[in-house]
Amino acid sequence: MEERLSRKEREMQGHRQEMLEAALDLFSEKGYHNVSMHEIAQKADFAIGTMYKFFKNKEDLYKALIMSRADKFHAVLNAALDAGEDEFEKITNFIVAKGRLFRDNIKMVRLYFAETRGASFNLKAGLDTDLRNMYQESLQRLAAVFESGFRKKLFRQFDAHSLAVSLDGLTNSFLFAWLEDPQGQPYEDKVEMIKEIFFKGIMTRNEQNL
Amino acid sequence: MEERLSRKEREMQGHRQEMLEAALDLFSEKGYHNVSMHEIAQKADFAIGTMYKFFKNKEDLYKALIMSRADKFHAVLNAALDAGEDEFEKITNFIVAKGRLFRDNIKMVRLYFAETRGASFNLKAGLDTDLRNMYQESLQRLAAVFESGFRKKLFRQFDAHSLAVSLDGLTNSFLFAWLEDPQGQPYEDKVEMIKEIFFKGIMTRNEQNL
Amino acid sequence: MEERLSRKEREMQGHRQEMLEAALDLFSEKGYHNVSMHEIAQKADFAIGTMYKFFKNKEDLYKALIMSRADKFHAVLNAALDAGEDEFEKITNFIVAKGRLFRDNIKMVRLYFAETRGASFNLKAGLDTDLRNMYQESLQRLAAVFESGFRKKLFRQFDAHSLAVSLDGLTNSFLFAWLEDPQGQPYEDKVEMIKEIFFKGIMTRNEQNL
Amino acid sequence: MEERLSRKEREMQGHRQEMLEAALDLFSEKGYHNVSMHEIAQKADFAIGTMYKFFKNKEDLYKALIMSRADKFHAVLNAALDAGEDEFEKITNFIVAKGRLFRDNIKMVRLYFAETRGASFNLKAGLDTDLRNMYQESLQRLAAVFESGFRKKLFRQFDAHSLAVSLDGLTNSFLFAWLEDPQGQPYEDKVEMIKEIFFKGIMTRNEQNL
DNA sequence: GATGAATGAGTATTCATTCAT
DNA sequence: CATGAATGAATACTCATTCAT
Repeated sequence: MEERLSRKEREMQGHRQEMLEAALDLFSEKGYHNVSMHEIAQKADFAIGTMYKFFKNKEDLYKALIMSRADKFHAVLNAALDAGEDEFEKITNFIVAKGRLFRDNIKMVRLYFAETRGASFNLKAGLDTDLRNMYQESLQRLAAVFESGFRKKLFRQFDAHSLAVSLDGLTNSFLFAWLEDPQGQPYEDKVEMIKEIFFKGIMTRNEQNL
Repeated sequence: MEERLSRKEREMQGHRQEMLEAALDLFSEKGYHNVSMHEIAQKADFAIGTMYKFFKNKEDLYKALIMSRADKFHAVLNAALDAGEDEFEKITNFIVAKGRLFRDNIKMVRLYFAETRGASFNLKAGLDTDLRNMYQESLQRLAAVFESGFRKKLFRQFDAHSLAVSLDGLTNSFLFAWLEDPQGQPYEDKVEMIKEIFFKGIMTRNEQNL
Repeated sequence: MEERLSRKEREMQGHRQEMLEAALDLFSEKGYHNVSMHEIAQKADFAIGTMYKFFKNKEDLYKALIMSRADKFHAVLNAALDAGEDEFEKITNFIVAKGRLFRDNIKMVRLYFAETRGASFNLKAGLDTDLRNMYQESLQRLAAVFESGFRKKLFRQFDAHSLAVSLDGLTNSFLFAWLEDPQGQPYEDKVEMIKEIFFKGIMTRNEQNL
Repeated sequence: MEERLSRKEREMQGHRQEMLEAALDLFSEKGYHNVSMHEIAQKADFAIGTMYKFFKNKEDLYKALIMSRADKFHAVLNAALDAGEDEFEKITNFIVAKGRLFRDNIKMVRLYFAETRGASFNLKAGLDTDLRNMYQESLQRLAAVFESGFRKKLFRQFDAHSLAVSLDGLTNSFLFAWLEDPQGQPYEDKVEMIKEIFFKGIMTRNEQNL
């Protein structure tokens, strides 16, 4: 009995995943407004009615799709920040992890940025907030590392949050460039440069002399 | 005779502007797909038919809107890069000019980024390309300044284009932050910090000791 | 199981028929361009969306409507030509069958002629051709009967196709007359006259003396 | 003064003609509903407003166009019927004249048939009637010739009007055939055949032996 | 008369969503 | 839960017609 229920549940989760997968493919390729529910249903090999059993409406599906990945995203970034020994390492980890994340989730990244960067016109409200909160939290974590760096006199005293914003922007710009031209130089090749400029830019004189 | 013709033409240009104005307001507020031609016509106080006398279709209106401003945009940025004495000044001018541009054209900036950053799903083609070309050209101009800085031994030897991307990303991140929270700290307050980090990050040792 | 599927299918075919019926009524009364899809939908008692599930677009509906009947039309005429013993009988059958066909399908006939006779400006292409081909084939069949009549020395030697065109024109003119004034003398009353003139006009001297 | 007025009037008539010419070209090529007033105005090289000074509306223009030629048409046919010595000649004249008329006015003929044959869905009312009356009158004239032929025992006694319809149908069918395939055998080559069949079909035995 | 900018009702078509089976 | 036929509001776009200059 319990097994059967659980099988059913597993099956349902599977179906849900297939729908999200299809939606991701289509949304990331054509954009929210240029994809119809029928199209998604067809790609996922379900009837439209079934789609509406899993998701209240198109927007709901979209939200579910984005949040399902955003969680993982931020988890990875946070883990990277936790992992290193000192602050330099932590930040290096962050830079690298972010690169991997992008590389392995291009489709998602497109959607993600459409929502966090480009004005989010797809959602009426809600996800909007959740997602931005998550993003802010991520920035805070990064800022915390900088704070800790200040205390150890590793970094010059700047506004920690602004530093986080800076690093985010720096990395984003290269990731965008790669997103638009995936054949161009990969982000990995830029990591050293990012580190060199950024660290040099914020290090104290002490550290620089090392 | 000549006056009369010109009056008519001036009037028509005025009407065109009113339509573009209305479109800008609405598109930047609700997004391309969430604005109907009727809505724009109504806001601009014209009949729909009149709209279609000025713009072939909705997409055409959108393109005209974006391109009409993008030209000015890039002109200002290029002028800033030309203006300064040395490379430090040029780049400082760029950073400042970009800030002013954003501050004075928030509505446009939203649209602009929706097209250059967030995946552009609105246009079938064309603008897409034009705009990205313009953006790339702007980056090239910036890169050229870095090259010239390399020759004068002002900056350490990096890939010039990457440096341009870096500065663009750095400034963007602060501008985005302000875009999302216009009540927060203005970009102007961050300019010094951007300069300090970025210049320190790229300067040669010679310059640093000055 | 099979029954249920078939029921559904039968139901859908029914719906399709109702739509075609409504379309025929309206098109034949007001003409293609003076009938809106909404109007048809309303008359057929369906939502517009439903119409578009059955027919790709307005033109498609129109084509489907015409072809669905044209098939039957030409089948009947061909059967008539096949039925008789000798050539006189075959042709008489044709004349009579054509009359019945017209009488029983006035609405359709109006549309049919708008496409084969009056310049067909409604269809972009395709049906146009199909229909004309069908018409030409019908003429060929008729011509074949004349050929066979030539061989038996029943008819004087004319160009067979031209003879077919002649008979078609002769019958059409009476059918048109009746179409325009359905209260006037019915076509049936003219059949004898048509036969008399036409047969007399084409018979060989041998036959005439009989 | 009078001269000036008359010049003006001549000019206006010229303008009117140019408009009708343009309209004829376009209507006959694309059909009433597929031609816009703007299009006609453009082709005629006038402003739309000017078009509306000459014709109350689109339908009015269409009517004017058709009637302007229909008059001439029927005049020619009637003249042909009047011209010949005996009834055979009159009818021969009619057959030939009709052929010339068609050959020299293809564009018009297309429109003409769209109105007299194919259900006339273009006009709301009016022309419809005028034109059909004209057509009926033409048939009557033809019928009168047959009547006169009866009295002289040239033709067998049929219903005269029906005979007129017959001849009209017979000629039409060849003219249609040529209209659809102007490269095919010309109507002129069919005239003899039409005469032979038709006259043989209706002649009295007396005449036949001649 | 001549112009052509402005009008706005009308139309084909799409697509998110519902609900009976 | 699964299905997919049916729905109908919404929307881009056209075109006959008007009227101030």
